[in-house]
Amino acid sequence: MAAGESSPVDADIQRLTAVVELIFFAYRDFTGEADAVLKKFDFGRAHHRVLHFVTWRPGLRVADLLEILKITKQSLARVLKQLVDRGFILQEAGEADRRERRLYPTAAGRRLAEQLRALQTRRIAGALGEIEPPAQAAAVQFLLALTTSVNRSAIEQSLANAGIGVPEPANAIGRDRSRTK
Amino acid sequence: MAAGESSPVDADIQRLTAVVELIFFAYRDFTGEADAVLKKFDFGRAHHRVLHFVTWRPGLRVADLLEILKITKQSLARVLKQLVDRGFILQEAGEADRRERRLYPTAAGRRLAEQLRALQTRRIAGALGEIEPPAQAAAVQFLLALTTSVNRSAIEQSLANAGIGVPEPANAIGRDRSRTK
DNA sequence: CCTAATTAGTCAACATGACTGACATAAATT
DNA sequence: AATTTATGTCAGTCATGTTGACTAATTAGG
Repeated sequence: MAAGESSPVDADIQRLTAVVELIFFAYRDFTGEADAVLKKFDFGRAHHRVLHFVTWRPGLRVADLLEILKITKQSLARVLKQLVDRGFILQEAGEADRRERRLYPTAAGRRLAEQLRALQTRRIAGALGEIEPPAQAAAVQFLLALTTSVNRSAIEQSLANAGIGVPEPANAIGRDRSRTK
Repeated sequence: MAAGESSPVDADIQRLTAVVELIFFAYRDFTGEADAVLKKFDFGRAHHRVLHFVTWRPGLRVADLLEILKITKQSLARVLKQLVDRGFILQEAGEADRRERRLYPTAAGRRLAEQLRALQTRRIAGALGEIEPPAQAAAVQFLLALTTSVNRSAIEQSLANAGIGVPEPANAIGRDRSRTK
């Protein structure tokens, strides 16, 4: 190959590297607006995650939250306590099993969660609006394929609840993530 | 509307909320593999970002890095110093302007950056491989549309360098992010 | 019924990666 | 010569994660 030229493989690497960077920028900007709102309440992203899942899956147990967020009990305890103390989340003992603490948003919690969701869904709707409907489904499938397979089932469940079907992959090329984690 | 039914708007909100969650899971899993490698070097995500941009934009100045990462000089200083001290990055005074510190990866730095990039590009290639080529371009456009417009130009530049053209939006519906931030 | 396991909460110590604010130094610009 | 710019550094703070050990309440199983 002549000096100064790039092989198609190099070009692919360049392209994929640009996408690596794009994912970083996209995630940062995607969370940026919500972060700014949270700051006014002296909350952070950790509070957002807890409030989000408690609000949209009311009655969640602490153990469920730990499983979803994959953080330790001690990490969760701090932010959860703050959300409870400041009246955004309620805990009540489970009816069948009174060891459980079922988590629910308060009215204030729902209000904040709704505000944050509105910001983020607006951005997503705008971004999806820039591409054709078939590509919209593909974009969701792409995001799902970025996740690690051991986490897939819960995520697919949540998508299915939202009426988003996840197609079986047409082929297995590039799908071997069995090694990764 | 009868009880138990949902309006199409509700269904849309559900769908978009599922995408909010998917973005969270996708980003966490996307960075997970690289995080595990970094841990073996006692580095974190912050080191990764610095090493990445220095390696793939060699000769970058400190000020450029601050602009890209949007963190403070003091935050950068710590991780950059660690990367320099441990022989992953070199600093040398600029030729034209000797106040500048041009940053370059060492051989070890390039090796680690390449290893991390390989992990991430492999995952992206796999995920893109699950969707059709036209949808691949749309997925990239979707990610770009998630970013905040004030940050766009540098990102589009990086995509253009990688040979990824960014189409003009066909219409402006949902694109008004002038208010956001 | 008593022991096991489960669910949750808590204490203590620590690491990372962000922040603010103030100040220092060298080099370039005017 | 004075000012601006690019960078580095000191000091302190905060948010969010980690491990490990321990307690308490409640349920489940032999």
